[in-house]
Parts: sequence; C-alpha cells; structure tokens
Amino acid sequence: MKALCSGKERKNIVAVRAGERLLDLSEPLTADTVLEPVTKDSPEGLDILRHSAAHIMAQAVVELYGPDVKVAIGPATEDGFYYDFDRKEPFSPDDFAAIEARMQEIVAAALPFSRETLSVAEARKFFQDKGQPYKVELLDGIEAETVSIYRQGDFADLCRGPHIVNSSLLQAFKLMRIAGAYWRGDEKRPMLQRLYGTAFFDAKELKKYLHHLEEAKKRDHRKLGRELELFTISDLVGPGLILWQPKGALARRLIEDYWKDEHYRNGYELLYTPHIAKRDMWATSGHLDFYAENMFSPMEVEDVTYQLKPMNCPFHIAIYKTSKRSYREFPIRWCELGTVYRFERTGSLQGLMRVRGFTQDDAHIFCLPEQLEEEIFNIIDLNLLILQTFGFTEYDIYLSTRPEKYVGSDENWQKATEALKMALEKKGLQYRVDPGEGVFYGPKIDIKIKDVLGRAWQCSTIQVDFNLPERFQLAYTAEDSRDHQPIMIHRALMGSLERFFGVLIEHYAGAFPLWMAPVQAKVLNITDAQLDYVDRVYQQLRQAGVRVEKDSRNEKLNYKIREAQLAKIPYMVIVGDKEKDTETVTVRLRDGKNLEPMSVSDFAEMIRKESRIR
RNA sequence: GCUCACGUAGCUCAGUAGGUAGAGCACUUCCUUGGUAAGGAAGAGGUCACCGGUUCGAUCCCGGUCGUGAGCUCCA
Repeated sequence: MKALCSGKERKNIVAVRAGERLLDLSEPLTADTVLEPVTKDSPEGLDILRHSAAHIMAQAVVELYGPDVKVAIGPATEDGFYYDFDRKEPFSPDDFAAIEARMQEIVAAALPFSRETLSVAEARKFFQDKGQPYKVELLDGIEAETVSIYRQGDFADLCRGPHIVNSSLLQAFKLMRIAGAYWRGDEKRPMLQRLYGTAFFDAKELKKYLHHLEEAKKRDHRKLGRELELFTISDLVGPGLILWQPKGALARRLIEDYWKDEHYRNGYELLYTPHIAKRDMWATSGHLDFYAENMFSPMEVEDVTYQLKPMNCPFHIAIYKTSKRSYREFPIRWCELGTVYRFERTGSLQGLMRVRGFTQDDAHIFCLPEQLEEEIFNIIDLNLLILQTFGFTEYDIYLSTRPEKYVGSDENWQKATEALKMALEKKGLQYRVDPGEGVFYGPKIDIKIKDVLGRAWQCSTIQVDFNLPERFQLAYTAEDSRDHQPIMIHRALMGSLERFFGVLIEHYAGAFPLWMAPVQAKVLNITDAQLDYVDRVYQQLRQAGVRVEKDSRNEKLNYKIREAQLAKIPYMVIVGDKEKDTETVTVRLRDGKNLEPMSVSDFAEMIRKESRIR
C-alpha cells in the first residue's frame, strides 16, 4: 500500500479494489493481489461510508431501543442510506435527535469495524441466539459456504462489506425521514420501519446536499403549478384527475401544436377516438385478462357493458379494419393525443407525475417486416429530436423484455425483442436491459428523463407488437395478392402530457422558454397618464400574435414588476411618459436586464423571431 | 392498498391545558400618480376536511371516512 501512493493520498483511501472485489483496508493481503485504491471522492468510497453509516445507525437504534428491535437490511442508496427495523412502537421524527446523538457518540468512540468469516451454519446460530429472524432468513437465501459479519462495538451485522476502518470517519450525517417498507419489498410480508439518512465525508458536502434539496423543493411542480396557476387537482373532481387552468392549458396547447406539426412533417396522420369502448373489445385485446387491475370499473348502457380506455391501441386497430389494406399503403403512421384512464392506488398518486387520467402522445405504426427497423430508427430520431427541443439531453434507455403475464408466442416475442435491440445497437445508443418489464403484448424501449430531484421519469416508450394484430386478425394484401399480418409499433414520446409537463415545470423551475411560455410579455404602465397608451401597446402586441397581458392597475411599478417576475414572465414591457411620447417601449428581461427602448413593432418582431422552435 | 405524518380564510402559517378562532400575503373600496422585486388606510372572507363518540360544551380528546405528503408496492 505504501508503495501505491503518498502519505497524503493514503489518508484519502477508504478501501481497495482487487479486480471486481472491494476489500477492507484491514483485509490481509496476499502477495499476488493487485490493488487499486478506492478514495473518498469516488462513488464507491462514498457508498462504503454510507453503508457503514447504516450500520452505525442500526447500532444506535439497538442500543437505544433495546435488543427486541429486529434489524433487517441497511444498504447505501443513491443519496444516502437506510436501515429497516421491525419494532412494535412506531419511530417518530422526534426520535431523530436521540438516535443522531447516540451515533455521534459511536463516531467519537472511533470504534473499529472488524470482519469475521463464519460458516453459514455458525452465522445462523449466531443470529438465532441474538433473536434476529430477518438475518436468519437472509442466511437461508445465501448459497456460499461462508459469510462475513462485521462488528463495531457490541453491534454485529451480517454483511459482505467492505466498511470504513473505524466509525470516526463518519463526520457528516443526518437522519432524513421515516417510511414504511415491506420486508423484501413484498406487500404480503411484514411492514418494517425504514429510517433514511444521508452521510458525507465532510460537513460541507452535507450542507451542499441539503441546500440542493431546498432548491429542488422550490422547483416542485405541485408548488409551482399552484403559484403559476398552471393546474390544480380538486376534491370535487377526484384524486389523480388533473384540471388544467388557463395558463397551463395554453402551455399545453403550444406543446400540442408543436407536437402535431412535428408529426405532420414526419409522415404521421392525426386521429381522434372516444374514451370508452365495449367490454368485448377489451376482451379481444387481452386487456381484461392482463390489464384489468389497472382499469376503471365497467358500466352498463342499454344492456351493453362499456369500459373506460386505459390505452388507445384497439381504437386505432378498429380504424385500420375499416378497409382492406394493401402493402402499398405501408407504413401507416397514425398518431393521437389520446386521453386514457388507469386505476392507480391512492398511495401512488403524485401531482402530475402519477395520475389516473392522462393524455398520451400516442401513435401506432403498421408496417411490413422489412420496414420495421427503419421505422424504429425514425421513431428514435423523432423521439430524441422532440426531447431535445424541450431541453432534455440526458436520459437513460432501457430495453424491457417479456413479463410473466403475456400474450402471444415465444417466437413473436423473440422477434420483437430482437428488432428493438438491433435498432438500439445500430444507433449506437447505450441501454440497459430491464428483464420482465415489457407490456403484456410486446417488449419495449423506454427512455427515462431525469428531473432535478434526480428522479428518473419514464416518458418515451417504443413497443413492437406482433400480438394485437393477431388477436384482432389484422391483415393486408401483399405483393403475392395474399393476406399477411402487419406488424404494429406502439409509441409515445412525451409519454403522458401531464407527467411531461410536470417534468418541464421542474426542469425550467416554471420559467418556460419563450416559445412555450403561456404569457410572453406583460405591459406595465407607470401612472394613470399612460392608460390609453398601455391599451394601444397591448392591442398591437396581441394583434401581432404575442401572448401578452397588461397590468394597468393603480399600483407602483415596483409592485407590478415584482408580480410579473414571480409569475416568471419572460418580458416586461414598461411604458411611462417617456415611452408614450416617443411611441416606444422599454423591455425588462426575466433576469433583470433592460433593453434599449424600441418600437412596439420591433419588439413584436423580436418575440416572433425568438419564439421560433427550430 | 400498506406504514408513518399531516389536514385551521384563495395561499403560507399561528392558536386554543376542551368554552364556536388569528396574522401576513391575495381580494374589495378609498387615499396616493409613484420609473425597474411589496406606498398607506379601511373592509369582506372560516359550520378549524367530513361523519360519529366522550363531554354541560370539541377546531383541540377518541374512532371512522376522505384528502395530502414521505416511502413501500405498482407504472406513462
């Protein structure tokens, strides 16, 4: 080790890496091991600290609340750590101070983390004697011959490691929240109490992280949605059902207009379809068998049962079936901003991100097998273009394969999965496989964009489907003048307009780019002497197609500016006597800067130019 | 759906050891006519989420329902 680095660097080392494995610094070395240091500033180093913090928290909890607290698991997470406990009495945030204080004592004691290797049988006896059934159950699932336990002070935990050398390295930590969590993530098993915390090597980092959380909170789309009057959710209407207020509705219209234009350019035709359909149709499509738990309850109308739509595909299929199709028509690209309803459990609803009624920017492409690859390419290109237009350039791509419950033959699934995979690879796009996460009728490519809170939101989805065409017996006449079955691609790029808008609000903190800002400019007068001029400027801008408001209230300019600023309006158009006399306006930008006075028509032209999307 | 927490005026929040409530902002009216982030005054506004229970009496205590938040589970 000494040979590896200088003394200063050594202080910075948390663990070492030997090939794939991470090892404690206390690990005995063999001559032939090649070691690589894991430092404090590496992601692995931080993970090790946080994992150790989880152990220290568990130790504190056991010491404070007695050995009848059962410990489950406690890993590091993306932004901290947690530990799951089974305890009769609920933890409350009031307990945090005591647990943190106890943790501080453990840190101050600089307890070494020591590793012991035991056989599985020995370990089982050890945890049985300690009265820790969750640990025993974990051991039941371990196939290796030996396991390791880590001790610090009197606390011992089943753990692969590695850990920090001793508890004094935990310099900056904070308990964050309490939540319920099912043992092993299974809702049929006991609900445990999960304590979340976060930890860093130094206090500055912790402070920075907490500050980041504060900033993220300011961008919360639910808060901004209310403040900017974009959308609301009403008890009168019901949970998970979005009401778009005028400003939000206008932004949505701009998004939809752009979407429609872009689709027209890319060879799509627009459809409209109804919100309900006969139950029989949902039986044919397989939704009743495979998607019923997500559907709203059926309704009877004149002895026929109908059901709200959770997807648009069967409606597009019905349109497909209106005439005999020829291969010469292909590819058929049909798109629709289709509003669907899905039953979501109350506990999972969240603002615009998770709702019960939402509009998909859906499309279905019917094509020949030999057109499949190119169509997928086209979709990916259009997809990335649209995301880019909205300012999203960072995303994770997933390839989701066949789920447990599915329709269709294995052969079809394999063909479809292969097609998606080939497309991603030929495009040179990095992706991860999400096994078993496909839809019941086909595999899919999902693109998840990240919001400021670091949450990844699934928006885009591209699905290849050989199965619904079969179920609905879709056909086209091929060159051989015989009937063949078309392939169907389902895709949504923004995914849900609601969710996408939510991500947009957080992405821009409500300060939308000019082209999609519901209000682009607000005309503010200084005194009543300019009332007539305010009106003229307002009318002229409105005629020129600028989305403009005016504030001619009897208030001070400061006050009007403050309001417009809080409303995140891109341009404030200020008119006083000076402007009135010269037939000009003074423009103030969102960032506080002022432009030179200009004519109203020049300003309108400036807005027109800047609002161009591409 | 599950666990925990929360639910007071449009918004943000006080408050009552159980005796039917208060601030700031917003709103209305009046005064003020003021050049780049809150001028002043007055007024209106709440069956303290809803339903039951305990009590002489409940916004406050207890139970249930609904809703919200953080997670779990599930997903666009």
